[in-house]
Amino acid sequence: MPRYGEQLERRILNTAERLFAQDGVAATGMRAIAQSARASIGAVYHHFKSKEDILETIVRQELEERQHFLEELREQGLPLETQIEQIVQMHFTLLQERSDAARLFFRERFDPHPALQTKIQALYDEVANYVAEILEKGIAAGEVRPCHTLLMAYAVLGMVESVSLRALNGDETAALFTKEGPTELSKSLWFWLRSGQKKGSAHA
Amino acid sequence: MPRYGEQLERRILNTAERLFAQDGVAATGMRAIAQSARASIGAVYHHFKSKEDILETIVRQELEERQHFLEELREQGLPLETQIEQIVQMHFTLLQERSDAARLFFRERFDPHPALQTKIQALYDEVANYVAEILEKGIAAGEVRPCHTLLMAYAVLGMVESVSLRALNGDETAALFTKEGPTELSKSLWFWLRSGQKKGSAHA
DNA sequence: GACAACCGAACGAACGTTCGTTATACTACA
DNA sequence: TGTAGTATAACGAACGTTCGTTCGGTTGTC
Repeated sequence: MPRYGEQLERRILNTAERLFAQDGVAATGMRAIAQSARASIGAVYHHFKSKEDILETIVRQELEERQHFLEELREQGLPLETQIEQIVQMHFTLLQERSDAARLFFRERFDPHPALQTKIQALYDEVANYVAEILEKGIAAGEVRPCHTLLMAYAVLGMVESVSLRALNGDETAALFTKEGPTELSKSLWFWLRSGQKKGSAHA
Repeated sequence: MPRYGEQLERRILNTAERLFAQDGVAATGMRAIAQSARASIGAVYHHFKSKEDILETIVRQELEERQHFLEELREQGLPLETQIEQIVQMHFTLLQERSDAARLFFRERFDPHPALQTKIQALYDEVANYVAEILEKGIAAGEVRPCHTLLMAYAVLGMVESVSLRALNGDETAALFTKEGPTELSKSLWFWLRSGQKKGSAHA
């Protein structure tokens, strides 16, 4: 099997991900992708059958990675507080280490080819439902004060997202958020959610 | 002064706002704007000198509206809890009544013509700083427990945004969030922020 | 007649995609 | 070991379309 630029396909995907996140999918041309990946247009079309094919490949891989993380977390059966902590940490980590993908998701959540929008939204709902599930267990165990769990789950995710997005900006506030965000949020979150009872600080 | 389609300019702006929010700025063509606004391309270019001119006009008007709201709120000198409530309510109201603009802001926060991105980001920071200011006053007065105020401000805005965005989806969860979101969030938020002291429920 | 509002054909550039071609690596048979 | 055959990787000119924009002309109002 002939292969003389074996890493080209990956290079195209990485480049496309960066450009899609940077300029938007619609504003990114196939020629720009090819050029940035040090390839010809023909080569790009040799590896992917269309622009949408590239986009779908990227999104699929990223979604799988995130779902895999959630499954693992689920199986570990950690204390509730730790699970919350882990999810907060996941958001921060992903936004820092794979910021292109995160930006892409964020950007295309509201339009993209409907198929993509559905997938991204589905993942979002999955994470929210997982968090809501944690909260329900916590309430049942008396560790978390009663609340509208699904709504609160979206609130939790939103606050993490907001802080970690701000942490991408590059200024000094961003640096501060990056450093203190995860711990400050986890701490504050648990303080918020836990029931007022003295035993509320249990497990900590 | 001759004017036989006096409302055309507004129609173009409204149409463009809708399409920009729906499909993205880059993916929305001038011809599509013209057609949807029941105008010719020439007419569009008679009223606006470019596509970016349309975009800037829309964004400027929306930003001014929001800033105006903030100034008014500032001048009223309401109790802290009420101010938080009002800001939460503002987010929900804007996202419901002017969902196109909200979607547009959300979408273009991460790319658009740098000039726009700067403006949108500046507004966002302004709101966050305002919230942080409220929190600081609250801490000084002993009504709010000490915290990293700016980080917490972003967290507050993020949770409101997340819930209200989810409320735009159109399904039953969305309907529920629309109905209960503002009160549930305001209540929960104040519970979260206020200091643990008994007088914490003051002002309520 | 002056002037703004409006029209739509036309322009060049860029778009996503196709396709005929060349470059490279591997296999099969000598 | 040499080489013909083959499959794939990579190329880039060219296609038809659509893009944002321009401009010469027409219509409507004072």
